[in-house]
Amino acid sequence: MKIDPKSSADLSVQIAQAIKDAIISGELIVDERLPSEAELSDHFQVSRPTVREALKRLAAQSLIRTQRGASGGAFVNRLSFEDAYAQQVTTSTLLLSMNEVSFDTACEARYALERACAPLSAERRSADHLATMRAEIFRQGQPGLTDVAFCASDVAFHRALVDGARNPVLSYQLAGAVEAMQPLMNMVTFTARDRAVITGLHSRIADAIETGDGNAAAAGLKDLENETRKLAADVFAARAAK
Amino acid sequence: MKIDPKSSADLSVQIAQAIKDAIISGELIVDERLPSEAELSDHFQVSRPTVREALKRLAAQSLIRTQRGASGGAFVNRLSFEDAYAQQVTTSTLLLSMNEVSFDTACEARYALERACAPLSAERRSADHLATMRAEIFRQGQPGLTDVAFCASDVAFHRALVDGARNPVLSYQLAGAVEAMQPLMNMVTFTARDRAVITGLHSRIADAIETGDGNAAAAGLKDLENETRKLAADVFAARAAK
DNA sequence: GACATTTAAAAGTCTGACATTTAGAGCCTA
DNA sequence: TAGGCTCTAAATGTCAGACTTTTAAATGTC
Repeated sequence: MKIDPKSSADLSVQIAQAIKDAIISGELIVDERLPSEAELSDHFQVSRPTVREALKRLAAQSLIRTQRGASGGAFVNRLSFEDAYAQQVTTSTLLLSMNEVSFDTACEARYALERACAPLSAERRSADHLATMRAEIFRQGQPGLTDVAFCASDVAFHRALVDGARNPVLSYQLAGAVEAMQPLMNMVTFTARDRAVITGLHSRIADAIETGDGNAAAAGLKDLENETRKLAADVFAARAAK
Repeated sequence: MKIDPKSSADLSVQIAQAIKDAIISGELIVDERLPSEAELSDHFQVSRPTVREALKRLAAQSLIRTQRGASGGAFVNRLSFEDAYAQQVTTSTLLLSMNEVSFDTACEARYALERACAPLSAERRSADHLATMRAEIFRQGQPGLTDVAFCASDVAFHRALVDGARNPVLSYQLAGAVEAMQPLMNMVTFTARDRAVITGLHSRIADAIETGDGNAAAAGLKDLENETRKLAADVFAARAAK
């Protein structure tokens, strides 16, 4: 673990990178304790605050965790699926909100990926996954549900569908695509008729998943995508006309 | 932007979260300048090093950038696709390397997602995307290519395929799935015969993309997945037998 | 008006100190 | 000997203040 004295980059950046490289290369393994801040500042010939800034950078990426007290210190963190999932969702959400990604582009990506899960989910989903999907469909039919709650239920439905594939890597990858769409969906208002169409498609998809027909589920998702895009287009057109 | 004085969490964590919330909620917009470190330390009633640690946490997530000098400071950063892409790749790579994800699970996720891109890519790819795919296939046929270089070319081929869909959100989401597999693939050694089979499938996929046949491309990817998994299973079995 | 100089603001870094947390050693008692 | 208590030391968390470096803008000069 060394830094280049000639580099013009901030010291804390260089140090963070050096430690990160050591973790990625396997030089530092999971749960291994890093040298103390004092030792690191001695090693890199910088002050303790500089070392601390570097460590905070790594902590922000869940690469390390710190513990206070005797025999405390910084430890290489095992990146959990939960942590990665959360990071993925915030990153995707910000990416969409800051880059003027069109509704259609995001929607297309989301449903394309979701259709990839459909055959696997139809084959492997547990009774629990299916029950969650049915429960969310029921909730979506309740009168008095706000648009935001309707969208949240929509996300829960699709998450159950994706999780049904029982592939944690797939669930992680899809997290961003599905959840990051929620703010965009929240811009759409749903009439009672719209909701009926959507929950109808949800039922069709759930039926297909139940009978193990992956192709039918994918087809249902395709129709749902078209419906969603049409709905959004109408809303945006109406808004532009005003 | 406020912090809870009763919270037991580290101050720099709380402050980072407060600023992050302000960014996500839109209270702080892209390219807006945050108050100076001195002003922030005054506002939150903490010392400047503590504020700095908070800012470094945000910088590590590409949420802000800093500039030195007069009229410098911390600015809300527009999260670019490149930044998000890079984050996505490192996170996915670490996730796979630290969690004993089986080769099959990762492989299944990757190809499932990639198949989702195939129809779109077949429809929209530019001549450039296709040319890149062909070039990588050619490279893969060159004798004397190391296994690592072969894998890198494989990634480049698949990236061109994914980018062919011309959906930046899709490309971003796939980045992790495709590139994070590379370290796993590097554990496999390829015989000349293996390479011939793989490049043959690559050619089939490229042909399908060229003629605009998305289904054929997806079928090719399915075969490639099976071939890859069989190859890996053989390698692991041989290794276990020793 | 164009160019050089000065100035001031801001982040980057350092030193040294104190506060807080916590595991473990050592001790004491039942 | 087992259990609990206290003390200690190590480590992170926080603070205050100073100095360095960078950089844009104001100022001055020709």
